[in-house]
Amino acid sequence: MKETVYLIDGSAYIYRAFYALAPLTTKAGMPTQAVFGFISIVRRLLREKEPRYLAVAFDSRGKVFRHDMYAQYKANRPTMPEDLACQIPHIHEYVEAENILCLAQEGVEADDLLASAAFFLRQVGHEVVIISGDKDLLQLVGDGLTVWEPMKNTVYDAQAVADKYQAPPEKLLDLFALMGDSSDNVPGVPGIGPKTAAKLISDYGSLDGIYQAIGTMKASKNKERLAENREQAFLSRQLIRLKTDALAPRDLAAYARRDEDAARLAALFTKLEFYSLLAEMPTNGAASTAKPVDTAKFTLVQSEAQLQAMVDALSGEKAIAIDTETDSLEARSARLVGLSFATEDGRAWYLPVGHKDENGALLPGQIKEDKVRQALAPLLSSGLVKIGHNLKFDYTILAARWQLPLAPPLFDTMIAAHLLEIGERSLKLDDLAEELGFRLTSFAEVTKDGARPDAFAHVALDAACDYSCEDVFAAWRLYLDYAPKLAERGIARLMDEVEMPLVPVLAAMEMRGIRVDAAHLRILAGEFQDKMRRLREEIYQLAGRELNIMSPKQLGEVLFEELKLPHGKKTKTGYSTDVSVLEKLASYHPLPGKILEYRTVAKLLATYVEKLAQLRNPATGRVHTSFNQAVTATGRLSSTNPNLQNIPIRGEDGNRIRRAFVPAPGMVFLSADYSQIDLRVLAHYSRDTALCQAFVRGEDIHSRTAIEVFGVAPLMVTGDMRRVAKSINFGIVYGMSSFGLANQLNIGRKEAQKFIDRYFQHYPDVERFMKEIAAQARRDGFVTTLFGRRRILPDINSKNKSLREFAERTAINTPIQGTAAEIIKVAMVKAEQDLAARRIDARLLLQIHDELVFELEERWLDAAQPLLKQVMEEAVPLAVPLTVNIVKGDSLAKG
DNA sequence: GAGCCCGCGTAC
DNA sequence: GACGTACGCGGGCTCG
Repeated sequence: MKETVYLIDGSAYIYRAFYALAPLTTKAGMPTQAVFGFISIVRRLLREKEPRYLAVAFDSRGKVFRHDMYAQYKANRPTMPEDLACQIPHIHEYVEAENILCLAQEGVEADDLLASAAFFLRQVGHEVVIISGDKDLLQLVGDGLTVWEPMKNTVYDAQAVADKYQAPPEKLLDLFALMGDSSDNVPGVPGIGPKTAAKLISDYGSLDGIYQAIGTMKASKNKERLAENREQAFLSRQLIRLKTDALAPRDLAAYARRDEDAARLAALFTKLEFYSLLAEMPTNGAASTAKPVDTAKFTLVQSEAQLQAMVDALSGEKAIAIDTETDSLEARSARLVGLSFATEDGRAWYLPVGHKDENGALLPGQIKEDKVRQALAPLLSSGLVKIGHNLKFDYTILAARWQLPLAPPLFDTMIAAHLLEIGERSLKLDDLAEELGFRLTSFAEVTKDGARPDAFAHVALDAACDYSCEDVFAAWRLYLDYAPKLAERGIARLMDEVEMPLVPVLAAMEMRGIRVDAAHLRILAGEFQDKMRRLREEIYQLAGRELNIMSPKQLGEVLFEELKLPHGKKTKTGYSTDVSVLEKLASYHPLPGKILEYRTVAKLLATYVEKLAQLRNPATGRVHTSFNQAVTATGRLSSTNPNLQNIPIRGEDGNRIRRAFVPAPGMVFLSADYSQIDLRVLAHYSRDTALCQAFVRGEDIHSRTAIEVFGVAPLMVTGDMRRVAKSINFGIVYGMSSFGLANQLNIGRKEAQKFIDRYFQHYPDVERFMKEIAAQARRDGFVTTLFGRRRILPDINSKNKSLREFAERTAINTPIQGTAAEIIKVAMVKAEQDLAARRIDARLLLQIHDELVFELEERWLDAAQPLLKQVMEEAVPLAVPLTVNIVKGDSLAKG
């Protein structure tokens, strides 16, 4: 019987915990952080992997056999600090109480014990997982042996080692011999680093190969280095090579996990004051009341008859929960591994479709894709409610690769939790389920291999069934809890008519992606790099020395200490060097201006040019963002990977980046943006006569504000007046104070206050609205949007003035921003519906808060343009008209 | 040595 | 301290 044995590199984790963790002591001052760190690692292993066989290895004290080979071995290591040494006995006491096999031998290091144990166990056919963060152990990786680094949650198999070092595990010994290891004082060949070493090993096969071929190498610095350090290289290899004949038990039984000595553990934890660990102990009351899920009603579907029975059972329901298991978290490239379904009564089914053996061949007992699709299509396209957690993911998997789009109605429990502001810890299914009292098996537990993304394809069918059914069962439970709560709060319509219909729209937008011109990006990259080089030289000249321009800290030293320029505001960590400060300094000295220029270019290059080139799919030329519906506090969407909602627009270079976004050949972009949607929502809420009238009359709102604030005739409004008025209008939406406006406009506070007074004089109901909404927030503790989304404001009655004022500004801004977000969401759903109904092939690609970008063939322009304008303007009727500007473009550039 | 916070800057 | 909502970069400190 093949078993998996877990071998822990004890000494390594003791050191790491000691140096890494914040100092921890008992009340009496006894240091304990190394013990705590070590115990954490062991308990994580016990919890996540539930090992049946394990051992922990420790270094011997004092000299080891390597010192006889090389007196300088580890000579750079200081002796163990007293604060650590005094913790060692407690660690051994813990291992004994936990009843884990302890490997130790005089004159031998932990690595050698691990290697030896692994060697014996592998000989008789068992699997070995070594828990360590030490790279030297990676030389052992191979068939049946992996290294798990729990801190990084990384599993090293042969492939992962090859990826990291550009060399297979069996070559690592030679590779490290060349590189040396400064932490162990292993010399290697000085001047040869990881890159060169990997190249040499791949060119010549091995250390011996390199030195056999050294005569024929052409003259180079590396050749000299190799020739001069031949002995050192071979000595290094000897030092790094691990023993395989150290004293470790050869029979599996010795490694078996035995019951812990609970009383002794409790005594130890008490002595060390580890109360959190004490609380986790079963005898001391469970840490969580959450209970595991009953798996009795879970069915593994392996025959067509079972599949049909499942479909029949599900078809009779009003709502079903769905979950997909895949080999990747990247929905667009993920392959389906299995599907699970659940019904209200707690029954659940797991339908494996893509489980594989070690060689990557499909496991038997899985129904063919065609049959699965045939059986599921009627179910998934029917009108029953499909419940799921983060349904956009499942939707994408099923629609993109299986042509099985989920028909509405949908119910996404993640979005529901977000709307309900549930999810103390996170919106993850496990965490939400735990809040309802269900403890789910974690992904790491079921895969025993959290780092490999395709791990689920290699999970045994019965384990996968339990895991997946638990998840889908949990989604059902969340639905049962959340759906009535949404109704109680009056946001069932927001959920059902706005957020849920948006899910397939966002999935489609993500799948479509947007084309970016790689050649254009390359040109920009080249130019920006040149510009940075030039600026960098000038900056060093002006500063009188070299510095890291991207470091605000170093910048502060140069500007304010060396050049003694007047410093403005300070940040928590030093002088502020932000744009407003540097702009003011620019009149004293040429340096600040250059720094600003450098920063702008560096930002554009790293954040946009390089990032887009990197994320562009070379096969299609398109980048695919993720739109997240459950992130923001106001109900806006957010965009990540890349963020396509903050592509530069100001400045010539910004526009040049926008030019990299192009439609597919033969197509054009259509960009439709709401004009002043925030201020129109404000007009709607406040019903302010002057503000509403301005919009009804179709006036330029900034000019109108300028007329009123400056008290001039319409024809007398200058560009500067309009700019000031525009700032006031924006400021109002954000709940700005006179101080903020003064800062923004670089004017005095009194003057700013005068503007604000004039503003409220003309728009008195805006002021009334702001006061009312703040009062309402104080009374209720929350504010709401037009569709009823709620935002709780915990600090609204705080005694801390700045917290309270912040909450007040949020109270003003959230209904405005949130309502605008709802309007455009409604418009997105309607736009997709109406375009489809009218058979107009215009594809929504992006949403940028008040703007929608479509891609379409030119011939559709005439039909699409008026339709979209109408849909967007009429999406939600307000007390003032909504106006949409639509422009055609052959890139995202404006103007 | 990775993860995280900070300062900064981009969008609406 | 002082203008709302996001995301993400590089630097640099902290922590695992």
